[in-house]
Amino acid sequence: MENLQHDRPRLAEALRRGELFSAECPSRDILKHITSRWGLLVLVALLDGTHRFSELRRKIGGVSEKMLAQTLQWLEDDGFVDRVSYPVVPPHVEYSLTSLGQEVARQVESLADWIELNLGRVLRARRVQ
Amino acid sequence: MENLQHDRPRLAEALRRGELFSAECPSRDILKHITSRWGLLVLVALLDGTHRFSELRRKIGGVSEKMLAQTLQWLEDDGFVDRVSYPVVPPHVEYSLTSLGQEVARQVESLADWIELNLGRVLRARRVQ
DNA sequence: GTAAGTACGTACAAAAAGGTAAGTATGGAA
DNA sequence: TTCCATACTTACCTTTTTGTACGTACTTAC
Repeated sequence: MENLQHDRPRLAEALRRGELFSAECPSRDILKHITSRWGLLVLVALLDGTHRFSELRRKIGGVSEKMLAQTLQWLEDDGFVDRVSYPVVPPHVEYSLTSLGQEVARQVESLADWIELNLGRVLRARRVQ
Repeated sequence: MENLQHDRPRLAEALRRGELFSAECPSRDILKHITSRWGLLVLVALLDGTHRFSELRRKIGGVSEKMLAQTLQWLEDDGFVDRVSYPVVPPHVEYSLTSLGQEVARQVESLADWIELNLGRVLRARRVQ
């Protein structure tokens, strides 16, 4: 030990607030994963509870297996999704939200809800179809 | 007039709730514009009030003129953004949120806020840097 | 015996998104 | 007088994203 400072998370990092408006801020990457084509939908789907890979695939209309796998990995790497794999054949894997994931998912869900609820108004407000 | 039905917005359309989980639902397009790379940032920026094109460009780090223009058109077409152009040279154009736009922008802002506030936690929860 | 389901990874190709640079008309600053 | 700022648009090119199809290893249903 060189000095008496202990290794609790440095305040600077712990308290640093992200700045989405600046191009280099790492918060941009988080945003990218959440707002990726399938990211938001996966988060909302998982708010309903644990799902198997194929359940998610059927629930989210239009996803390919490849992109679902990719999206789940991003969200897992960001600490939003928990993956549990059972060593059986045929494969059995369960996905669920971490507590961090539940927090984002709730934000994301309220956006999704707004869109679903107000679709009619938006379509009528549109200039272009 | 063929019959006595008047042309108020049909209830079916007015009350129809979007379904983001189904691939063909038009709500998917709205979502796409809002969660496009710059869409969310533009909405949040405009919550601070009216901005000129170049002000937005400077505020949102990393946008190109092309993509900012594109994004603003999507949001305008969806009825979220209002564009006012003054016939002067050099050009002067002002962008602001419609009332519909303010509603979405508020949802979007709470997501953005969450990300900025919790960046530290997310970075520490990450498996991959 | 054959087909389907499971949870992916991978190679290849297509599509979409994004960036760069240039052009426009004009006023004001240096 | 030359340069910059304004709010875009367009052409062209690169990068990223997404999709398709196939392979896997084994079980269960038909």
